[in-house]
Amino acid sequence: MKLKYCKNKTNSELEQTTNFLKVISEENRLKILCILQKGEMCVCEIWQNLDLSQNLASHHLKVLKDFGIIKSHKEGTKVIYGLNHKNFNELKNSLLYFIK
Amino acid sequence: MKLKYCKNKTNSELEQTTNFLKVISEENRLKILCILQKGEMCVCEIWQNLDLSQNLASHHLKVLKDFGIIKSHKEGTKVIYGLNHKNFNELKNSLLYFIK
DNA sequence: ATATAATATCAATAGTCATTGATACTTAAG
DNA sequence: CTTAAGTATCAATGACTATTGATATTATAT
Repeated sequence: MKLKYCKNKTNSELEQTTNFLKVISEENRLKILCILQKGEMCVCEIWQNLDLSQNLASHHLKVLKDFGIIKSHKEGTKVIYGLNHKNFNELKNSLLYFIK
Repeated sequence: MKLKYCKNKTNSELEQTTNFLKVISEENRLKILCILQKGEMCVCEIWQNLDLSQNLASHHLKVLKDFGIIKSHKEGTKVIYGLNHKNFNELKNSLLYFIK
């Protein structure tokens, strides 16, 4: 008889959580999440503050946004990024079920 | 003037945390951590319960042990693995500073 | 219309890592 | 001493991904 590795958690929840962990396990992306927890910020502020190249910052922002952790809107030529608090909180809460 | 991405946290703490996240972002390793949270278990129970090959389970256990999240001792021909609660809790607490 | 600032995309490269099959090591039992 | 069970290691492979340089897109201002 097989053990269920974590009660009340489905395989898709496990997969969702490990994907979340993969996304935030990259240093630059975790830094981005840290500074966006303080408030919204445009791309140029992000890459300049974190000493990233512009295209690299754009890439990591896309990864975070595609996963639903952050969201963006345009203001003139600038694109402002901010946390998607609802999704971010759900992902964190789900994670805490696995690592208690 | 550069923003510090996360106050009170050093670069090495960030690196430690992202390394921790990389380690637990693999599905089989997160499963292993889940079942070890219930108690100690020998390798053969782990790979049979999780439907892993023996050598693959051994590999993932090594990754977790090398990082200090789990520990092991021998009982006859068996090797019993269990959580290293102290380290695991420290890593989780450090993580929570970054994702609040 | 043109130029410029801000951002996104694309192609290529290099490095990392999960998985597999085979083999070696360790311990206990006959 | 030999065998078997349990576990670890090794080499090879394939897949994924962070990074870079170049280029494209979008929006504003002159």
